[in-house]
Amino acid sequence: MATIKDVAKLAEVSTATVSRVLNENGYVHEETKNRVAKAIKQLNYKPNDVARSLFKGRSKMIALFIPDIMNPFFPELARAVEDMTKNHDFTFILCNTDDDIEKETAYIDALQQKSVDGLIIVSSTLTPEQLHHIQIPVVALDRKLNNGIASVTVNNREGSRQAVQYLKSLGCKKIAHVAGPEHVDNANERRRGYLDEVQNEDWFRLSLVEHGEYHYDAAKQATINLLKRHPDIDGLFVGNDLMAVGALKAAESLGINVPSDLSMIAFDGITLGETTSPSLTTMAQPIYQIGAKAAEMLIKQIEEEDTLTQSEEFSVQLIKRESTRRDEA
Amino acid sequence: MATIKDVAKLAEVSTATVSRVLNENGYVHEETKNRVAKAIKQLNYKPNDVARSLFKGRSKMIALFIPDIMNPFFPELARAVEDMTKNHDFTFILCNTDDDIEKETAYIDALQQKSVDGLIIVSSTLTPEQLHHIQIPVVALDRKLNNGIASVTVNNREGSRQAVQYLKSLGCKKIAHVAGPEHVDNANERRRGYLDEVQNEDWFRLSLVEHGEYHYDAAKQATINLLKRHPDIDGLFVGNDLMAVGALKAAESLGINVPSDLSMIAFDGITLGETTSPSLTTMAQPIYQIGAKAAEMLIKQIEEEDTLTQSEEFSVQLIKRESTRRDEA
DNA sequence: TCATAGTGTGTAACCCGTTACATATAAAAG
DNA sequence: CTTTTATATGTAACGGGTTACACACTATGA
Repeated sequence: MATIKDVAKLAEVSTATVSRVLNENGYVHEETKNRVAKAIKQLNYKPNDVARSLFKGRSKMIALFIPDIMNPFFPELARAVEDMTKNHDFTFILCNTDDDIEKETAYIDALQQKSVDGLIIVSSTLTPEQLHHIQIPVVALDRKLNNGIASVTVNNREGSRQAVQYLKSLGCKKIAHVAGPEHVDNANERRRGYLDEVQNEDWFRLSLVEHGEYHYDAAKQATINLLKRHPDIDGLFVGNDLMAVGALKAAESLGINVPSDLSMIAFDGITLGETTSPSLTTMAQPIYQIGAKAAEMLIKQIEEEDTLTQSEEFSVQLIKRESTRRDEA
Repeated sequence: MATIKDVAKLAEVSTATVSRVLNENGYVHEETKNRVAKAIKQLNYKPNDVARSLFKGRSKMIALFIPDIMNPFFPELARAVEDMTKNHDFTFILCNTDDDIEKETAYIDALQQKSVDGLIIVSSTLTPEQLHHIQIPVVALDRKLNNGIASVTVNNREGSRQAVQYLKSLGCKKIAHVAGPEHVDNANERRRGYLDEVQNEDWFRLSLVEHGEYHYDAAKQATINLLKRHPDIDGLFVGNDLMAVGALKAAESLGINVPSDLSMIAFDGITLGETTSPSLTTMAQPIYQIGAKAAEMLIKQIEEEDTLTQSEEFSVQLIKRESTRRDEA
């Protein structure tokens, strides 16, 4: 690999001049510039980013922490972040945390040792104490981390209310909820939105809520429990699309037809929801947009020093598909 | 951030001695070692990986190139690679290439400038010329790149034969194939495996093969075309699971029941295939294992210099689920 | 007792860029 | 004609580690 010295020698200038040509700063005579450019091309010289990083204390790298790449929501998010980071000439590092504090902490240390410039974090487990160890810009995505930290989220509670309202508008008389994990704030928000709409109904029981842990298997089991416990459920609000796939399977296994016996609505709007049979009615997040926005905010924080911690909340949108009855009241 | 100089000063030794303690090489008196260790702890010192990388020309980073993170096969693969790289203290970089040569080339350049230690590549587009520009260890995954380059793949052709044989054993009399893209070698291998089994049957027509591009939508359309063109198809071998989800949807839209009217078998064994209705019978790749193996081979190439280009081929395994009839002949 | 091997530690060069500072010339301003 | 200012380029320090080499001391063996 050619170094800047080789270029300098070939172009008969100092390395400082080559550096000026590379970075387009300082004064360089047009003729000199051409000589240097020619030498660069001739040697196929590419500057060594590691040396640059060492001097600048910056690496042009950004990391995204996600709990689980196997949940299709996160690849969609990751894709948005990656696209945006690439547009700004950053390199993208993906970290699976399994919502495990130790993994998160290990990653934070390792990445800071590499002078990574910033982190986008989807986490429900990081404590304020851990966050305090982070010396670089951070944006929380999908789940809020802390009031001091910028975040990009959606209106989970309001969106969930709308979901339940929609089931009601279809004539559902008894609506259950498969909730996400209790330690995840957006799962709680969604549960609250559900409760806002149903807690004053005379048919409401706390036993209409089961936890599905944001996992396919757990949600399937939770749905089976619900449907066995309350055979007269005719509406189901599932905390995310992935769990809804499990819920569909559960209904099928019990011989319950969706949507004619049971209307089901979920949350997230992942592509997977279009491919199930029946396809999923859902409150869709603008997944690509929120990922892109988070990346954009992070890069702004990195490139400008004015750390105005502003947060962004997007709205979800009802997408009507086959898992809910069509006969709107 | 504390540097090695701060530690040296506090422990009253030279930076060389601190370095020796850190790397556990060279001679250091036990007592000195303790003093240094104490200073490191006291300052919460973490060595700067960028400085290390600059000197060593190594970064302890590995990149994985995948065509499309939205195809669930690749997150599963990525997960395996990431786990393995983490086990060996490497940092994991994920690159979506969209099977686009320009993106691939841009990534290759950018990563080499960062002294990334090695690449694991899933690609059908990289040319020998591009590969020649890569100065670091490479392992091809899922698709072969070149004879000079180590690869980890599965027995696509033989596995496809087994798939078709299984359909035959169930009594299928006319078997069609939804193939992957023509420029992807494993798609061609799978098509060949299909042809091996059917080309001498008197019912065989070339029009029983349609291309689904390894995409949900394209595969759905391809299946509709097939089923309309040949209403008497009673067996379908789909080139991967993702396309099979589209094929299921297509059959459903035409009122064709799977498996009673049509037995369907696919390829890959992604988790998604368990969640569909009916669930997918498939030739399962050991996805996690092949990802892990590729990472292992790459790390071995990085850490030892004996570049024996060996390749590994895994076997796929038939997993019987609901999309094929149970009444085995 | 002296050569030799093993132990312990420091000095300084090196990895490859970037940039503060110094120097020099030419052009514009006073 | 002198002082500024803009242009052009080089020297050398710096970022934070690693390690070749030099030097000093101790223990071992002949």
